[in-house]
Amino acid sequence: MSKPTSHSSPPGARERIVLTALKLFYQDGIRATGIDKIIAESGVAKMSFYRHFPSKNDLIAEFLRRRHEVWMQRFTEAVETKLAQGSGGLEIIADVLRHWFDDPDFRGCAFINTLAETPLPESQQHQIIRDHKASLESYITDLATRLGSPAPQTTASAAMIIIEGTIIRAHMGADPTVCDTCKDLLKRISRSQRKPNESSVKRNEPPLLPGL
Amino acid sequence: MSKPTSHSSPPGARERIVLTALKLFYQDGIRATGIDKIIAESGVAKMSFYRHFPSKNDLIAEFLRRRHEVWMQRFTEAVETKLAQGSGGLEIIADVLRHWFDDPDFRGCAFINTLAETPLPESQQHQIIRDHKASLESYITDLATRLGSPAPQTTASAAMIIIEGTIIRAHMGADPTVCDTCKDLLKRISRSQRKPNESSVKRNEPPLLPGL
DNA sequence: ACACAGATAGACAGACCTGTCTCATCATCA
DNA sequence: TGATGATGAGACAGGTCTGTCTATCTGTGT
Repeated sequence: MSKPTSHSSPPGARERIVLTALKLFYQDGIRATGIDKIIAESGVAKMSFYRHFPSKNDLIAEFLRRRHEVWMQRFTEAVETKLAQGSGGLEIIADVLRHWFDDPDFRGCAFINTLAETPLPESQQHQIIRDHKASLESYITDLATRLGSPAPQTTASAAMIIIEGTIIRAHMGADPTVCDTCKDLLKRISRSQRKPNESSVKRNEPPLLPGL
Repeated sequence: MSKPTSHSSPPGARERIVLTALKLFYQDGIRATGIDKIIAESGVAKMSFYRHFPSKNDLIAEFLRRRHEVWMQRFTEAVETKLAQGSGGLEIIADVLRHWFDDPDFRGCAFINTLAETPLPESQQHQIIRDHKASLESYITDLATRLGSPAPQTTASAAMIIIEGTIIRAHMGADPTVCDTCKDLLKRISRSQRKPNESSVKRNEPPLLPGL
């Protein structure tokens, strides 16, 4: 339907708008980025903008969808490459994240950031954000399955917590060693596995190290 | 200096402003909350506002400082109470978080949210946010020490990742079982301890469950 | 040559936002 | 009583934001 999105040389008006939004919304935040700025930077007339996107919200939704596409594409590609090199288990995710954090334009997770800017949980934006994270978790579940995890769902659920936390800490400007800590955590959850709901309270496990 | 902040019955203009900011900034976000709204809701004249806070940024800074105070106070108090009941190790943090998430007004971490709304890492706001997280990590390091952790710094660093990640997932509207997963993760890091840089690859630990 | 579709340029409306300014009110204390 | 200082109410300026509208230009196919 409509335009072929990847065709040839000069990007059309709509594509230029989306590309500019991809950059500015991520860089400065959604509320801080005015339509006028996007219009100016993408070299498009205001009417052209509103022809393609009836309101700013429509552009925000498209921004999130496109960001999802390119982020997932890059992430899975990087993971699969490392995996094909046989360089480890689930913990290779930490290396992929580290590479992302090294990008000078890194400014945290676009979805987490947008979540923080969007109060209403019923909004379309929240839905797209949830879909993105569900998609990521689903991929990691698949990954855990392929790596032979006995409880891939549980592993993925724990991995999501670790990933989100690491992204946040990196965004906060934490020490680069967060990625080491992240890697260590990922190793742990992919080696020993246990379902958190199954009587995890009264399990009798000897502490590996003295104290408490 | 200046006013005694907790004295008696009717809160003064400044205190009402801060209280309203505490509510609205957290609820709707900083950019989305206009000065006019804060003024109206706190029943204060505009000039009174600008006498106490020369600019909105000053109020934002005060908001973050106060939020830090009340959040840390509640958090540490809840943790210490559970600790005094002898109900476990570091993983009691998961229970404290769960209680927080159950608050119907829960809308994620005010500091993470503000971080997402604030592009410049050099800004005063980022500084206060970093200070808050450093303070939290410091408390958890102390906690780990008291619990007999052989490497409290490392434990705290890992715990921070897990905590931030859990908060994010809860804010995303994740399954309530995130807290179980969080608890499980915290248990792991407080029981077996290892510095991530010290040959963590070739340690030989038997998996608790079969597979990989 | 002509029509048409899509783009550009930019004025404009109406709302909202931050911050300034004036004037009236009220409590306290000397 | 009268001075002082903090506050309340609200007009105002100047800027920015989203979204609408008109008028002009350009390329393409017939």
